[in-house]
Amino acid sequence: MTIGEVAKASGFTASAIRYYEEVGVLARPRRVGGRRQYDSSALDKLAVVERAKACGFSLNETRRLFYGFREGAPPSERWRALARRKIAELDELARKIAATKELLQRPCACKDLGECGRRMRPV
Amino acid sequence: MTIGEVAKASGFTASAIRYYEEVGVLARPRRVGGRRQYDSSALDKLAVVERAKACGFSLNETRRLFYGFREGAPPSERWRALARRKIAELDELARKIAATKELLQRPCACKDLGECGRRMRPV
DNA sequence: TTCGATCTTAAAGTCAACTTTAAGTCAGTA
DNA sequence: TACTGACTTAAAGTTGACTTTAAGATCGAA
Repeated sequence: MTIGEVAKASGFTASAIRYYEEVGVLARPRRVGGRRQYDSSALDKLAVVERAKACGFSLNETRRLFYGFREGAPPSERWRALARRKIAELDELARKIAATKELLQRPCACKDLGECGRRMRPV
Repeated sequence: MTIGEVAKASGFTASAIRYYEEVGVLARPRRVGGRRQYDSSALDKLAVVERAKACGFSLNETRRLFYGFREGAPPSERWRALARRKIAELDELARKIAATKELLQRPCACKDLGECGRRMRPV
């Protein structure tokens, strides 16, 4: 597939895909007449990138995700460590989200935001 | 309190606090000899800012949060609309976090990340 | 009254994650 | 063969959220 086809199928722009290659998140694909040629596994990788992005992984973290898989036996130590750390972060984020949702949902009787702030303090 | 004291107590840097004032997230406090003087309600507001930030609100959204409170009877229509929209976003994010946590926790047997990508696709 | 810590503003710099632009190349069609 | 559309690279531009720097002003203590 050309980069344009991958772009269309994945939802990423061609320039974003080139950028991911540049920063090492995606491997450099083979070239035909100077042009990138992808196979369908590129779409799988981009699905991982998309998911990681949606969960707040930075591109650096996403790259480490790929490296972890590449270098060791799956799942490698590095991958497990990254996953462990990230799971803790995700838990913390989920907790904050739940608490904030709570606050947003309550038909709040605070007379100003300061009062809400005081309620928020210990979360 | 001086900006330095507020910084220390809130955990934000003085320059971040000045920046929040500049972009309209925090109100301009009174000045004494040209210097900012805050009362403790600044800490409440900063607690809201901190929480909003932790939940992925942009500064623009955070400012709308304050505006919603300021302009209407609490909770105003604008506030409710913002809250409704944000709650939906938070739900979606929480769902993705849970699904990804699932995947990260499973002692994954994929032979490469592409396989994980294929599993991730329909989430 | 002099010193050092803390503050002031305005402007420039930084970082991530891209996008846009410029100038040119290549592939398929008329 | 000429054209069009999709591609190439390198470099510069953008956005959000700040931080850093520069050049002072002010406060409290000695």
